[in-house]
Amino acid sequence: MAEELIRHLQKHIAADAEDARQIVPFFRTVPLQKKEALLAEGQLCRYHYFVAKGCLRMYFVNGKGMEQTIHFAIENWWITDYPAFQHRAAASFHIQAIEPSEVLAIDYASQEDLFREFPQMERYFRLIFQRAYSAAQLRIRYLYDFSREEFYDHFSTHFPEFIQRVPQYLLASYLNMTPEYLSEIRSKKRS
Amino acid sequence: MAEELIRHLQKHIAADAEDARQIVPFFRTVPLQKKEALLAEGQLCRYHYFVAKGCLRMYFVNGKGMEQTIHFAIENWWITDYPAFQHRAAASFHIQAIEPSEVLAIDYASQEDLFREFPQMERYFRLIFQRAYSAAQLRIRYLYDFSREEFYDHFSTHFPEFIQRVPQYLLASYLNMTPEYLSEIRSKKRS
DNA sequence: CGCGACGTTGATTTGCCTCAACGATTGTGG
DNA sequence: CCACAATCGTTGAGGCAAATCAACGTCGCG
Repeated sequence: MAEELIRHLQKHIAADAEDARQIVPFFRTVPLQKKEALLAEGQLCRYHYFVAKGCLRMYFVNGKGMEQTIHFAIENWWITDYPAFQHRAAASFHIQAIEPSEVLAIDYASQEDLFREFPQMERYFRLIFQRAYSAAQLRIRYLYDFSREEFYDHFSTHFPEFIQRVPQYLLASYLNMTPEYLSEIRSKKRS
Repeated sequence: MAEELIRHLQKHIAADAEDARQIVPFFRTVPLQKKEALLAEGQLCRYHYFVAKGCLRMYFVNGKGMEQTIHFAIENWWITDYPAFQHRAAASFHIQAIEPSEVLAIDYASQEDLFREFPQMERYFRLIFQRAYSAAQLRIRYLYDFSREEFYDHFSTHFPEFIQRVPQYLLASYLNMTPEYLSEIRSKKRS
């Protein structure tokens, strides 16, 4: 499953087969079943994860005990609770597999070692974070701008494959609305 | 005003006086009056900005013609329309000074040159973006979780100095509510 | 088959917006 | 330095998007 990561690295930085051979051992492969948890709120967040295969979600539990999904991550995405990972602190999010998945995990110290031995990796992650922050900026704009219905329209035109891939109550939670209201919106569209 | 940047660099990476002397010329100093625009929607977004002094805001104009503030940036923050900057495309946000300010600007090509000549700068920006993304992740959580009133409470306990520094209608716009409603919330607190 | 998870529908409620009117404060030109 | 305008903050009435609550149909799976 490391090939997926290698291919992704090579899309962003110069890394030959020899580099690849040396970089891979920094990571640990973690297979996941459907619904299996990768990280739970309150746990020490030790790892940064690369999704090699499958689909995960990140969520938190709000004051009323509802699970609020704030991210989906599929192949080639990096994911973790960054605030917690950076400070090697307790996570305030959960991460869970939606499908049978496989992720590559690297802990904080190994990541620092990796930067020391392969300075191109600083560039790689600079690019990854830059793009992630960039996407977050857009995302925040949408959260300010869109009604729930516009949010659904936007999501279903930009990520139609997702509508198939995740159950509707998770989609509702990601779109920050109740399953009931999503159901209402969808029935309106059909007619 | 470059000293502010140097000091910030040295907090994150090893950079001696000689490095500093060479890094500074990559930037252009831009003084700004209160309410002066630094970037407007539709303009090509060429620069990445470091706030050396003052306070800026980033906003967009929504479908109803209202200005929606999505960020404030004060001393030591980097700001730009990242989606546009990365693709050297037209901005979809405005950036404007709230107070008399001073920013350091670097264009895309110079930033790439800077990375080539000073590889530590990749690390510096990796750290900056990582922290920014981290903050965005928390921000998104709050946007999902908080009512308008909770948002106000959270903001006023975490950034009390800001409540003084920015006019109330901008604060309302940042908190994603109408000035009328913010006024109502505040009067409720007083009594 | 039967149970629990998921999706749907409808009635009611509420958080927040819209619109309008009116003080208070700020700024500006004469 | 005052007069007047513009900008900003407040208050209240009415309305709407979306939540809550409850009940019921359906499907996948042990």
